[in-house]
Amino acid sequence: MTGNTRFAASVHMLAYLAYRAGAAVPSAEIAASVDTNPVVIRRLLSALVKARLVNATKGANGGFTLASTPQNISLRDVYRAVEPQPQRGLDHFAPNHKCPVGAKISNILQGVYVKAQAGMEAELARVSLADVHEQLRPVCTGKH
Amino acid sequence: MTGNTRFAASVHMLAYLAYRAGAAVPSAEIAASVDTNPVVIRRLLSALVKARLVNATKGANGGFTLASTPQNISLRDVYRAVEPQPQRGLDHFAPNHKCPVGAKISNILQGVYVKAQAGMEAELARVSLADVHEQLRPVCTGKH
DNA sequence: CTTAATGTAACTAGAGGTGTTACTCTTTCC
DNA sequence: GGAAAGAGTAACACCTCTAGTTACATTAAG
Repeated sequence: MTGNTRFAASVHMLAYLAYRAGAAVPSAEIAASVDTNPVVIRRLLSALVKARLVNATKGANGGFTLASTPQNISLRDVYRAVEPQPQRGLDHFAPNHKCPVGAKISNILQGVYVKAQAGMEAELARVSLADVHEQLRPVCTGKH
Repeated sequence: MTGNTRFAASVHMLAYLAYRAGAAVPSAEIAASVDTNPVVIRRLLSALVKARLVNATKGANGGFTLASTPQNISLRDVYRAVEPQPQRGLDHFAPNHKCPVGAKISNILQGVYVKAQAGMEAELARVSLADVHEQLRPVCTGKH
């Protein structure tokens, strides 16, 4: 997984929206749960809106809601929405092409990174937001 | 995958050692292929020595060699040797525990990260250094 | 018109990683 | 025994990236 907190924070945000059961939730409230600045929350949610995982409503009484049921949102969808450059490590790798190994290793590694990424995403695809929500269930008393 | 070049550079180094067919290779030569500073190479190789993937020989005529056959070295071994903190993103994630969602989400995400990591490592385990070396074959003429 | 909200820009600070310089220690060879 | 060639490691500077922050424009409801 990448070293930043975007994926973790995004799953948290979506789990919070699921927990709020359809209400339009303002970014300040989500930020209080994640314990960060609301602008950070809006930036991440912006990417999730673009990925059609979340809907945004502007104006007074505005806020965010899930764009689909928790069952229909996989953690792979979330990951892809907030990690646009998962292969940055390989992108920064620039071997010496005058060396016969250096000349070919990047293409070989490209294949390796793609497979590793696919393995990781396959596992994330098997987990939905509903699964996450289910594990939160003991706290979702239905009244807020 | 993480955002740094350690894994890519390490696979490159090991492939280079395989390409050199058992000779003790000094870090300066490997560095020329990777196109970086020899000290960077020695730092990475130090981790690979600790993981018993590589042997180091000090002194004049010293250098590095593979500690095992390319067949016996999987890319999962390499990944684990050079990425001591693959879950740094989750480690930095610190939600508000006063919120019921925030109180439980880290443990849930821990399970998600472990599964995702296992999926990625399962793919890496299926690729050996021999496979990488095989893809380099058209340049490994046997004479150097 | 006020209030509550999103959206976005721009800046700063900090973490992490690479590159670099410098040095010690080890080993071989003459 | 001293020179040379090598590993091992420390410490520092610089760069990249991300999160946190401030500020403001825009949107929408009441």
